[in-house]
Amino acid sequence: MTQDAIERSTFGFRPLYMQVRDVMMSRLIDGIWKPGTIIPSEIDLAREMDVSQGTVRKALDSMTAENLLVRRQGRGTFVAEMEESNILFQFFRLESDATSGSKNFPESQVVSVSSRNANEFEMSSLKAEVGEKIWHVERRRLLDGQAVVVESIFAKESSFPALGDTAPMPNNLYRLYSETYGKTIAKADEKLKAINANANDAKHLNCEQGTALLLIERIGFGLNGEPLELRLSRCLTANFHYRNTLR
Amino acid sequence: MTQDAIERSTFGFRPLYMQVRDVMMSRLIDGIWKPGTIIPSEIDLAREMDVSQGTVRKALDSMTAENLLVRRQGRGTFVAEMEESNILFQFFRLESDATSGSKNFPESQVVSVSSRNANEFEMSSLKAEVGEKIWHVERRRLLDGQAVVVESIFAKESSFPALGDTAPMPNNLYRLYSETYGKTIAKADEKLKAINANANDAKHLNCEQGTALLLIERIGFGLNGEPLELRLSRCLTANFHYRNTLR
DNA sequence: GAGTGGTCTAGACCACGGT
DNA sequence: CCGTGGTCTAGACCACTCC
Repeated sequence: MTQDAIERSTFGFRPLYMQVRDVMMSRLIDGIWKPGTIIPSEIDLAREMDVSQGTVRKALDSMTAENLLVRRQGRGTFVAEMEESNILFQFFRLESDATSGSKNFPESQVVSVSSRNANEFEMSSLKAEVGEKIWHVERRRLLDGQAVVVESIFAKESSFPALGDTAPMPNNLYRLYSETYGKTIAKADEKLKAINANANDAKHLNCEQGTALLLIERIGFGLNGEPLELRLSRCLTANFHYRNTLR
Repeated sequence: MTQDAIERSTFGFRPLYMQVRDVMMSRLIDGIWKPGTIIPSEIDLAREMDVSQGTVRKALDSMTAENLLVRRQGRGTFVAEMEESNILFQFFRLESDATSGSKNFPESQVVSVSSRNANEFEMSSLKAEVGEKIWHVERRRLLDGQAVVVESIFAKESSFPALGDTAPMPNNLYRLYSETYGKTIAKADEKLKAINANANDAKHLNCEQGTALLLIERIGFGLNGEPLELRLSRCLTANFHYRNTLR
């Protein structure tokens, strides 16, 4: 970044470290810095952008706080990966009621993969156009060997071409999005409700119709804020719960 | 803080800004700095503790990130309060499905207040001794005029003496804990499940028995990490949902 | 204008991981 | 030993609020 590129008018004031952050964000979005790889050291970045090391540090810290980067003292700064171990605490919040239960990544069984025109709800959730094609993946997820979740996943074909041809469909879809399509889920908004199991739920989860289920409606957003995936998870919480921490 | 008070051995190394933070945390815990009041400026704190302003700033920033302090440019740094407007985004996550619905603080109707010996679950949740007396408050909460939540609240008498004599029982209990007892809820862990409504739920929530409800089991912790309150909320989510954001 | 928090810099030294 | 991120300092200037 040259001095000329730095805007400093009171009118559209944006702190220097935010401008540095913007540059680094665009490198993530454009795939110049790929998940799992190391990025240049603070000193190199400071030299390159003609800014002090402390300013680069502040930008790096803000991105680390959002789990976009991982810093390791003595080694360097790395782009965060969609690893099971990371994702387990970040995006997968179901865990066993048993205190002894170590957290495992859920096994997935794909029920169906199809494509059709977006309906109203999908259009508004994914910012899709009228008549736009949408992938629909249905799957069942098992935890500790028990069928626990029935899941419907929706994503635009334009975002993930040929997604439906992926075989086998991997367990960890977020990693597929990131590694194959260069689209990283950076944030997700969820709405939780309690619902009564229907016939399909009862069949897949091996429970009675009417059993209370936890419905999680999640929209996953990319690094640039674009909605990428809509996911409706129907969870049997007899032996499991959704954990959350409030501060 | 004098130079002598600073421990710097490699063995039990603790960064200076964390030591500064510890001092400031103890002032919150001891009630020397009360919610809503202003605390000394960065410069004054730095002088008093004999460290640089930047070190104080780092300690203040970490506490601001945890919603313990609020910083206002040009005015000063304040101790966070348990205000409705704050608490709505921090600790109350139920909101109307209607997009137009502005968020309101729920109205509460107390059903009963009693005291009895702690059972196993309450003992482990609240770190209570065998036979220790526990307050039990039952209440119903209304949102937009609809009965939405049936709530059981448990807290140790030793933590909140004469809590049961409070009349009227206020709508915002966390503020009562903070203002009357000097015990601020700084963090809460939640476990969410879906359950089927029982006869009591059906009566209070005006729904059928068996209707799916969202059960929220929350433990609220004080500034020093001590568990202060156990709360079991049974929520009718036909027209409402629990919102969450994952990063 | 005085005082607060917010940004930015330059430089020093420490802790950690690998060579 | 070197290079990395982590801590700490001192000082400058900017943006905001209130008097």
